[in-house]
Amino acid sequence: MISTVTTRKSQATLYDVSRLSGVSTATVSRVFSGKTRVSEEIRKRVLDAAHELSYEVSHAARALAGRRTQTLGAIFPEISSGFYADVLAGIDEIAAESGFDVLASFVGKRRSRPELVNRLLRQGRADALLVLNLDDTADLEPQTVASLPIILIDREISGTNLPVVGMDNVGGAEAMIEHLFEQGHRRIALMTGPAGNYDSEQRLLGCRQAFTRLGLSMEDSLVWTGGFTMASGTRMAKEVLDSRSPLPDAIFCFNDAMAIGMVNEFHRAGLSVPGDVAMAGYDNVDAAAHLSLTSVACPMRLMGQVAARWAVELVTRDQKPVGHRLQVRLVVRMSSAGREHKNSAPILH
Amino acid sequence: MISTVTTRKSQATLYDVSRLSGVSTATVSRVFSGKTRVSEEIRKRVLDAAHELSYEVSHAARALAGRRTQTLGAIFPEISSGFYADVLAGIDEIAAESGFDVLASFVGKRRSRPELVNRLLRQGRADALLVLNLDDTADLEPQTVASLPIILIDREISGTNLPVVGMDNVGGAEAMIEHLFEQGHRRIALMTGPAGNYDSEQRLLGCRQAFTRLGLSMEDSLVWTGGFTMASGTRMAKEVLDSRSPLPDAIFCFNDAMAIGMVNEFHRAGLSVPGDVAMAGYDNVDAAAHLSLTSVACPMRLMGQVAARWAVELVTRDQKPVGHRLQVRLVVRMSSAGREHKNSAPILH
DNA sequence: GGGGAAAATGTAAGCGGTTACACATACGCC
DNA sequence: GGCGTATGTGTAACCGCTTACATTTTCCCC
Repeated sequence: MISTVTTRKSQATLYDVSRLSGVSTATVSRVFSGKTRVSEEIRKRVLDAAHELSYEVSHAARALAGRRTQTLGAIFPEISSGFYADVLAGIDEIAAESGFDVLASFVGKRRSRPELVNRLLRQGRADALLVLNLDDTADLEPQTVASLPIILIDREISGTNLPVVGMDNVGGAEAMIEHLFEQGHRRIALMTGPAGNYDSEQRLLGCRQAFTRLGLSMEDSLVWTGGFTMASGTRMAKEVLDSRSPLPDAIFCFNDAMAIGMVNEFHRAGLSVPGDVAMAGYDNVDAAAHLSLTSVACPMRLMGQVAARWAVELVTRDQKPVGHRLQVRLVVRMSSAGREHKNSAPILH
Repeated sequence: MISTVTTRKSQATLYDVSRLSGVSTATVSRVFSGKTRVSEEIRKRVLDAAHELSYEVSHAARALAGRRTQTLGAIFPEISSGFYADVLAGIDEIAAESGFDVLASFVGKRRSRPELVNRLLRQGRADALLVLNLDDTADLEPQTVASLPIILIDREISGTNLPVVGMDNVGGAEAMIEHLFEQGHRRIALMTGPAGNYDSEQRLLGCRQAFTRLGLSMEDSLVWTGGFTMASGTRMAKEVLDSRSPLPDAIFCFNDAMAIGMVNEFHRAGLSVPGDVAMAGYDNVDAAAHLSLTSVACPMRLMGQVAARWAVELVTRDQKPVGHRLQVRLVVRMSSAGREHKNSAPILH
């Protein structure tokens, strides 16, 4: 009774393949979904027929019938700057391995985070969501997202126990302070990120703990607030130099951009790093390596990978993961360790 | 005869809404798809019912029935580094405006470009594709992709006339050479990208044209090959210094990273920029601004926007766009114009 | 008031898969 | 040889929406 013209121009369907191979559509479906065993003989017949018709499964039909999109949604913050490019790459890598696709969306004027969650999850465009770095906690309401298939990256949503893949900011900062201490520095200045920034606060906490443990006092005058930008580093360096107060032994900037901005300004003023002041950053961006800036390496790509892996688990095995805090790695370079390596000339002059 | 229990736990469907509002499913569909007029009264009844049931359209069902996914696929090169993050942001912005989603995929070991094209287009995950920067021309076969809904970004595929959104690399390089010439520089060295790189070759072409027009000769000794990395800039600077041959008047690096690497090395050697040698880069990355490096601004985000706009046109109006080459902008800063601005101290020392 | 065009709705046949259930073989063992 | 179980395949009812076509309603104008 079905009058489908099998010679139609467009695309072959399961039905076409089933006709050509002489089996039922159910069997063809089984061959392609691979969820049920099919005898080797029939599998081959089906695959041959499919190949001849150059058949491709229809994603839409499969999603509708199977209630599964094989898609992960990733929601990025508005100001994504490329800092998150590695996270996305990590997500995509794991998604690809697992046969998933990644729907990437940026929060913006047009799309708020709650709208995106609704669109991606309730309208069935994605099976699970990876949500990055939400600064405004009021953004997503805990009660509405708590039970959704969401993995958070880098930030938790208080009021929910959604799994979080984060980095050990506290530990990273602690390690840095310890390193600077070991290098003989006692008056250590900190340059934080914007007030209220989660990463910044975590790092500050790490510093506090390290200071306490090492018996150092954290003078308020040596905690400066920055904006995570190169410009703010430059500005602060100018201020410090203008104030004509004695330089600290070392300055730990909470990201590399600020550290680089400071270093530049110090150079311009004729100061040497680490000769006159040791410097350290955070994030370990490419430039840090080339400027020999001591830093803390953040596993951005790994974060994406881990989060994606969990999302896949969540979808395919309904296995709810718990949170996980990834290790960071202290990368010691000339800008903080110059004194220890008198043999090799400091690269920053 | 349909016995669907409307009180089922999961999700309301069109049918549920039609029951509650007392109209046919067709009408409800019309209200949500907006393609046909519906009387104001009924529209309101339907929307109220939908709201009460907290109905959301099913993307999969809509895609299957309507043969349209409202999704754009974006294929990024393997080594995407974050350079393309802005392109993606631009794509997403326009997609969001037009009600599309963006499926972002990276070429990798698991997924070759042809496989991705097949998966995204033939399996119906996306309505159109944006393909970035394919270096290996043998990657996508002209005859198989020529007729597909694909917009290329930054590179053409010879053998097809697929529309390309590119940047005026030639013009950018020309402008830079002219600028350096105007600054009084005559012996201008070039540091290109890797051999065979499209951007690099385009820029070199621009330089050639400018040299010819200005009556300068392009000595081979002043064309160096780099790797687009900071390290290669540093390395080349060392070589140049070691060779003890006279420095050129100016060095135009085909990207900022190499320029920054060179500048660093020159500084280390005690040279001044632009005092001893003028420097210029390309791309106008953030760091260039803070290092006062003259550069050429590339409209990455705009490229994404334009490409996405075309893709949407292609899908919604079946309107095939032609290629377009976006303007770039010369950004003159201290590193090349120091001599003209004796009043303000050169920022690079 | 009647006839016809235009506008608004309804009917129902898909879109192309998945999967519960029924059924047919094949196999193992006493 | 008979029976229970495991395995492989077919049947057909969906999944939730779009849309061609039929039908009804509304609106004009003579």
